[in-house]
Amino acid sequence: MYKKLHFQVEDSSGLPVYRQLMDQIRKYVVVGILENGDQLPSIRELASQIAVNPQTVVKAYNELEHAGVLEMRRGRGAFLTEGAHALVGIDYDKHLNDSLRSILVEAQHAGYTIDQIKHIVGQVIDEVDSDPVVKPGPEPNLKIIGGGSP
Amino acid sequence: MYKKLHFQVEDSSGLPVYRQLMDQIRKYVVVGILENGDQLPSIRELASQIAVNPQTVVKAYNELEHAGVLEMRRGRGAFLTEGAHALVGIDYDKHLNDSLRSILVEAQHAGYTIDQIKHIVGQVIDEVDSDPVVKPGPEPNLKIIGGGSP
DNA sequence: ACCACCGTATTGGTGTTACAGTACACTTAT
DNA sequence: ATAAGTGTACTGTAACACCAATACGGTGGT
Repeated sequence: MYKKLHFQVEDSSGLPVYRQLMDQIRKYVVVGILENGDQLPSIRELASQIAVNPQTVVKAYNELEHAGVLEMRRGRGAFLTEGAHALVGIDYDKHLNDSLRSILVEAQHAGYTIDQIKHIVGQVIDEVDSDPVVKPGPEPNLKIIGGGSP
Repeated sequence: MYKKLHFQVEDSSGLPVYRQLMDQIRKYVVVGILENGDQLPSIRELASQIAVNPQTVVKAYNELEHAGVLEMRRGRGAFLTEGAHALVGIDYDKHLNDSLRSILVEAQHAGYTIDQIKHIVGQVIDEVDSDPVVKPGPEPNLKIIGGGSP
């Protein structure tokens, strides 16, 4: 049996459904909910769960397979590859750096000095540090979530 | 004359071009680079700068006009409405905090420790500090167009 | 052997996005 | 009046995203 996962597709994000699925699967890998060798929901199962066409799930799975994250076995199901965690982890390092730089450059353009930015970042880090609870955050401005433990 | 702006369109983002344009224009408003009443690049001008079809810019402008951000005047150009900043003008401090927290919480979930996060953030800040110019980013398929600072 | 479940593949249709090209109407400077 | 620049408005083409329906072939439990 595969692990029970919660998938959600937002229509307002502008991103194609199959992309959102890929992102969420990568996120489950980076967070550690999905581990190497784990079985994923079947195409039909996942499609019916999130109420999309099976072909949409097929597309997401195929892209992840092409990226080396998944392995599809006819008649058996879809499974994470052994190297999935390491693979997605590399992407996540890159993603984290890109996201941070993007936001900080924007802040710089908005008129913040480096010292002000450092101060704000320090505040947020302390906030995150002291609050281990999941904070969804108001904004879905993350496009790719992947990653692994360093 | 309209203000020289820096627009960039990323093919790999998955977001439609007209959406990316809307986002960037809104960002320029929120950041204060575009102010109420300012004239925007003409449709043809912007389209040729970022090498997309004029209709794509038309769509972005039309959506922003429908949202009350822009005003299109035939024969004259496109201008920010007087209430544009109030409309789009969310509190930037809040926006910055939310974006940062969203990313850092993700990183924490991904297995990074607070010390590791601090280290990475420090690196990125130093990078941003030493590089006043916007970095194209890691992906080779981005088009950077637009006037620099005068 | 059977059957339920799995991935795989095909066909056809709809709506969105983006392109190319053309034409029209309006404003402003000359 | 003319020309150059502006928004506006069509046509047609193409690719993509998604859906619906159907069928084929492999796997594993009973």
